[in-house]
Amino acid sequence: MDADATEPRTRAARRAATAQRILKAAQFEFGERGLDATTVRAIATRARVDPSLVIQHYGSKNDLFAIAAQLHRESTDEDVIEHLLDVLDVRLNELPPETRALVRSMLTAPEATLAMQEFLNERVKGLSRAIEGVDADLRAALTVSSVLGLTIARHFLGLHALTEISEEQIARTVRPWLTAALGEDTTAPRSADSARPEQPPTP
Amino acid sequence: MDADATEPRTRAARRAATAQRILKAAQFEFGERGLDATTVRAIATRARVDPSLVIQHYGSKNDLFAIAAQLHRESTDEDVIEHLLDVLDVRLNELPPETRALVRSMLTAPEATLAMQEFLNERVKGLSRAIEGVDADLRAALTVSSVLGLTIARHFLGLHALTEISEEQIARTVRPWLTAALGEDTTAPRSADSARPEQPPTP
DNA sequence: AGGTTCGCTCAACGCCTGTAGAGTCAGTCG
DNA sequence: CGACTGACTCTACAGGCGTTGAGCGAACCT
Repeated sequence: MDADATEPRTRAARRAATAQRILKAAQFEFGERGLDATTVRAIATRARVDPSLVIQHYGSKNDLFAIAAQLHRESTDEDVIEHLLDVLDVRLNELPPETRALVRSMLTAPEATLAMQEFLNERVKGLSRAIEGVDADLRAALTVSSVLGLTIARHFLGLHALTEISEEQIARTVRPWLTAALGEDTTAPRSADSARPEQPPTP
Repeated sequence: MDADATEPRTRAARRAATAQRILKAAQFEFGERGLDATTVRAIATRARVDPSLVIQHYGSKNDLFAIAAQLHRESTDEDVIEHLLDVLDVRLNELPPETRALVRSMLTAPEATLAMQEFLNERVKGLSRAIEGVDADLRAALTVSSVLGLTIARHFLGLHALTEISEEQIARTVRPWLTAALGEDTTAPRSADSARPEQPPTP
């Protein structure tokens, strides 16, 4: 468990280790309080390190944020909805720290806003390419936005009905409903059974 | 157009007017940059007023934010989805300034987070009371979260497919899809209290 | 008309921030 | 073993912040 306990012998390795410790601390603080409200001193304290060392390692607070909030974006064009659920994580797990940091600041830090815009637009493009019919872009954007909203409501606002959710409920209600926007059926006045959970779609 | 141009004669009226000017400036700044990144001086400059006057009027920056970001919450139990679309505004209009201020800071300012939690939980409660069937809470939360996501994606991140949207497209795609999560048609019986006191979950 | 009120500005305070540069001491190496 | 390197800490600074209290002058009251 204790990854910190094992202290490397060589100097370079120790340096790399503290750099990593600083990065993790930064991700946590940024993810919890956002870019503005997070102080370099708070990061340093959490990493058990002097504030100036944080700067020596990463140049500036903003540079550190840029690294700490960087999503690793792989573009799997297939299995889009699954990947979406994975990346924006409506699942039961915690959010990965870098995602948390980025989302937390996306409304207040211009650089985070930009990164999020790019990321989401990318997802929308991928999705809309994968589906067919009229308003493909709109329906893709609908799905992506909803997953974003779900993520925020669940992981950042702690909406009751979403925090107590089970895998089974996701399968029964959330997933079919989300994928519904990707189908063409939306133009109908109201699709009869797609969202009705009376009879769960059997896997 | 010039609502500011007409200067009231009485002293009290003038004071009230500048108070209003400060409030509007605060809403704009908070809505654009968030609580942390907004300075009292910036608000004062925008209101063409000395920074200290802002404090004299509203006590502190945080008090001012609390007032500037206060949503007027009427609880109309009927026509829930319509009201939801109205309040969280997936429509074509701009967001009302106080909504914008609150949403902008909801991920970084604890007080805003709390206000948003209360607001959304309230909406979820109202919705889930109005619909029937299993997982009513979950389906209500799904809808509310999605509207939140749509609002953010549209008004704060500017997702292409959502900014260029037309009323017709909303009617055709967004609304039916959103209401789909609610199960039955929204215009269906809302006061099901008498008919449905409690419903045991049927697996 | 003259004294009082009070909305507003001015100047300044103490605090906290990000960051720079000098100093320190353990690890490294010939 | 002694000199050096470099990862880290210490000290400090300049700038911006929210907020305060004194002062000014126009509006107000009698």
